[in-house]
Amino acid sequence: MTLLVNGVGGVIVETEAYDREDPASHSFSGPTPRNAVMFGPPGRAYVYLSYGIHWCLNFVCRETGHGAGVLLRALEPTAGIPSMVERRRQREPRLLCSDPGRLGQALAIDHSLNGKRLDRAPFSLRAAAMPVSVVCGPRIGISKAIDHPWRFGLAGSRYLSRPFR
DNA sequence: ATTAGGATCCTCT
DNA sequence: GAGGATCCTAATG
Repeated sequence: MTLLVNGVGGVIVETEAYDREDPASHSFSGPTPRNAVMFGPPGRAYVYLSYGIHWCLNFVCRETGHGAGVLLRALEPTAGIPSMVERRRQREPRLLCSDPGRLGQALAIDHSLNGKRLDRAPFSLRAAAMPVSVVCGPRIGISKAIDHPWRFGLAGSRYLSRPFR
């Protein structure tokens, strides 16, 4: 899909899944103030601050109350590139949206978007015109459930945060 | 190509 | 009080 936030974004090329019975998931230990949105209705944004520095964007998935989400890890930038360059102070296309923190900065994600519907402004989502090939592998940067192959990438994309093996 | 350290702060125990 | 779904820079092999 193509994801835009206030007209800025691109093609989603990398994600990770997090589920309720998943020790690496924020929802693993049940609802808390931070993860409350994960337990709400699907189709909303779950935004959290990573390492005190980076705002990361997730899509809430599955049914209300389940506590699942998909972390957006990388986009191929296609829209609003000048805005991204300014926000990131970085012109190299591969360094604009390839990693969760970079993506958040390039799209100006912050806590004000937490809980917002993904089918309304400022979000815009458009499905790909044709089916695509997806590869999977272990998730990145976690210490539990490290063998679950729940990282997904667009096959052959040059905009992945890291290659798949 | 790989490693190490720092920045920075919220969340939950 | 500890630790994190990270990124950047600098130093080393």
